[in-house]
Amino acid sequence: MTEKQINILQAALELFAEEGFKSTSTSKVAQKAGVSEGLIFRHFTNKEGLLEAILKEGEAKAKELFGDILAESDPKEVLRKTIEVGLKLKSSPDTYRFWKLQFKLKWELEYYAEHKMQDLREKLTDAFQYLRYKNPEMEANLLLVILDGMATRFLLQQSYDLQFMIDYLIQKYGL
Amino acid sequence: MTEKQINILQAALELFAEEGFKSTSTSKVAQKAGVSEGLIFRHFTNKEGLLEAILKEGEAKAKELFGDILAESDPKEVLRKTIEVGLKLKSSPDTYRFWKLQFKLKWELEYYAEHKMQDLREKLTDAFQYLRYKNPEMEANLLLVILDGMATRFLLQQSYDLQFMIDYLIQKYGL
Amino acid sequence: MTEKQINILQAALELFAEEGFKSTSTSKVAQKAGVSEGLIFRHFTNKEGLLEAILKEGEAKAKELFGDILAESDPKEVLRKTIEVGLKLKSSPDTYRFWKLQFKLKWELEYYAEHKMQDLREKLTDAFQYLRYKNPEMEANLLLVILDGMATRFLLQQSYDLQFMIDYLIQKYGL
Amino acid sequence: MTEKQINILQAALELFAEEGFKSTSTSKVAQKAGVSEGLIFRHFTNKEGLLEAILKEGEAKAKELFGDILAESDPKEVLRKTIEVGLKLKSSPDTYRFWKLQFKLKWELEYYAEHKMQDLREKLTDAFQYLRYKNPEMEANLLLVILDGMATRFLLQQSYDLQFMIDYLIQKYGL
DNA sequence: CATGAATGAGCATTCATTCAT
DNA sequence: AATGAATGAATGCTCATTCAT
Repeated sequence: MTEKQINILQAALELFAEEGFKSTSTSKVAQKAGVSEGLIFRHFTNKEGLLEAILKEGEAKAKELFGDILAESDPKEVLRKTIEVGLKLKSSPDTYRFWKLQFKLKWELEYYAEHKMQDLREKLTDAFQYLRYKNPEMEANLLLVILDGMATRFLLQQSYDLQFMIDYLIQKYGL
Repeated sequence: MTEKQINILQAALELFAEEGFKSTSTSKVAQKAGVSEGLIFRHFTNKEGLLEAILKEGEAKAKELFGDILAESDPKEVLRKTIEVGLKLKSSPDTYRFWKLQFKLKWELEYYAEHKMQDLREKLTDAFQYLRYKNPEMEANLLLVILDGMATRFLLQQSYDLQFMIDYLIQKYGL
Repeated sequence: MTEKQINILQAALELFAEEGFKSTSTSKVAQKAGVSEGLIFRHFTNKEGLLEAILKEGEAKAKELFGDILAESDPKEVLRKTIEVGLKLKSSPDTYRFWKLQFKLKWELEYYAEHKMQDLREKLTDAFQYLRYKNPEMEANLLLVILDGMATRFLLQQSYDLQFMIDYLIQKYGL
Repeated sequence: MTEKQINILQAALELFAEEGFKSTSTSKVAQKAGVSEGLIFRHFTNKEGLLEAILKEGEAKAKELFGDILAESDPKEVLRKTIEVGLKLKSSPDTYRFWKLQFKLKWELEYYAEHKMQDLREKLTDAFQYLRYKNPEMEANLLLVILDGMATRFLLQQSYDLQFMIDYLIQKYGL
C-alpha cells in the first residue's frame, strides 16, 4: 500500500466516522487526504469499495478487541474483560473512530451483524453457566445489550463516564 | 393544518425513518405526499424545518410513552412500566417510525437529548432508592442503558424477541 | 412545451446531429440552449430521454417524408417520388439535422430500424410488380439500398450533387 | 513490432469497431490487450495515434480488397469483382472489423475518404464505357452507391443476405 | 520496454431551494 | 394555498494523459 492509499483510508475513516458515510463526499475525502479525487476510484473502485477497505482494515481491530476475551478460560475473567472491553475504545483515536463508524453504519445502512457477536455470546453463555446462573443464555444477551448501550453513550457523548459504570458492573457481577 | 401539510409530514416521517434524513430528498417526500416540491418549502421553510415539525409533532408521542411512568406512584410499577415501555413501539406504525427516526438522528446528527431522559432517570432513581438498592442512581443509569440497547436491537431487527427479554428483566428485578 | 424545452430540443438536435450523441455532453446542450443543465433532466429525465424526445418529434418529419409516397397510387409516381425523396432533406436545416442524426445513430447505437422501411418496401414492390419487373422484391430492395447510399453521401458531403444522381435515376427507371 | 504492440492494435481494432472510437476508453483497450495503460501512450502517443496506426495497418487490407479489381483487364470481370467485393468482408473477422470501423468512423469523425475510391471509380467508368453504357461516369457512381448501401446493411445486420443481392446484381448487369 | 501511481478536466445526474403564476 | 419551471452547486465516477521507476 502506497502512502497515498493510506492517507485516503485514514481521511475516509475520520470523515465517515464523524460525518457519516453518505454525507461524506469523495471529494472531501480526497481533499483531506491531499490527493486527487480520481485516485480514490483507481484504488478502491467505488465509494463503497473504500468503505469496505476501511471495514476490512478494522476487522483486525475487532479481533484485537475480542480475541483476548475469547482466549480467556477463567469464567469470571471472561465477564470482567467483557465488561471492560469498552475501555479499549479509548486506546487510540483510530480504534475509537472505527467503532464509531461501525455504530453509525448500523443505523445508516441498517445492517445488523448479529453473527459477528455469536462467538462472544457463546463464550458469555458458557461463563454464566459455569457460574451457575439460572438462565445463562439470557444473561449473556442482557450483558451484550448493556455493552451496546454503554458503547452508544460513550461514542455519542465524550463526557460519558465509562469507568464509573464499568466499576459498578464489575461489583454488581461480583468479579 | 391542511390535509396536504399532514400528507407531507406523514410521508417525511416514513421516509426519514426508513432511509435517513440526509438520504431522503425533498423531491421523494413531495412525490410520496402527492404534493409539489415547492409546497414543502412554503410550509416548512427548509428541509430542516420539516424535520423539526416532525420532531415537534412526535413530542406528544414521547410524552405518551413516558407520561404514564412518571405519573405512577408505586415504585415496582414504575420499574415494570419502564421495562415494558418498548412494547409500546409496537402499538402503531407511526410510533415505531418516530422512534426509529429518533435513534437514527442520534447517530446521523449526533445530538444526544440527554435532558429529555432526566425526568425518567430521577423517577427511576427514586424507585430504586425506595426499593433499598444500594446505588439507586447507578441502577437507574443501568436500566436506561438496558432500555436503549433493547430498543436498538428491536428497531434494527424486526425479528428480535422483545417480549422474551422483557419477561426476563421483570423476573430478574423481582417485579 | 415551454420555450426552454424547445430550446433544449433544438440545441440537442443540432449538437447530436453534428457531434454525435455520446460525444455531446449535456452541459454543452444546456449551454447552447441557454439553460441550466439541471433543467434537461427535469424535463427529459435522462440524456437518453432527451434523445427519445428528439426522435419522437422527428417521427412526424419521417411521416411527412414518406407519407406522400405511400399515398400515391400511380406506380411510376411512386418510384419517382421515392427517388426524389432525398431532395426533401434540403427543405429545412432541421429536417437535414434530423436525418443526419438518424444515420449517425444507426452506426453509433447499431440499431437498424428495418421495420420502419417495411411499408415503403412493400409499396415499391407493388409498383415494380405493376410495371412488370421480373423480380419486384429485389428491385425494391435495390432501390432502397441506392437511396441509403445517396443519403449517406449527401449527409456526409455537402458538396455532393444529389440532383444530378436523381435525374440520372429518373431517366434510368424511365419515369 | 513487439507482441504487446500487436495485442494493443488487435484489442483496439475489436473495441473501436464494436463500440466506436470515442466510446472506447484507453483503459478498456489496455485491459483487453493485457497491457498497462501507459504502454499505449508510449507506443502510439495518443488515442488518435492508436487509431491512425490501426488505419495504416488496414490500408494493406484495403488494397488487398481492391487491388485485384484494379489489376483486372476484362471490363465484365471488373464489374463482377466489384459487385462481389463485399463477400470478402466475410473472409476474416479482422477484415470485417476493419471495414466496420471504417464505416463507423465515416459517421463518427465525418471524414469522407472520397479520394480513396477515385481509382476504383475510374476503373469502373472505363469498364462501363467499354461496355457502351451511355453515361459511364454516372453508372460508376451508381454502382459505388449501391456497394456502399449493401456494405452498410451487411455490417449492421449480420442476418442480411449479401449473396442474394450480389447474385441479383450480377444477373442485372448481365455478367 | 513496461508498469502502475497519479492527476485534472469533464461527465451525467441529483438536490435543496427560489420564484413567477 | 399550490404548482411547476428553473437554477447552481455538488456528487460519484470516467477518461486521456503524464511520469517516476
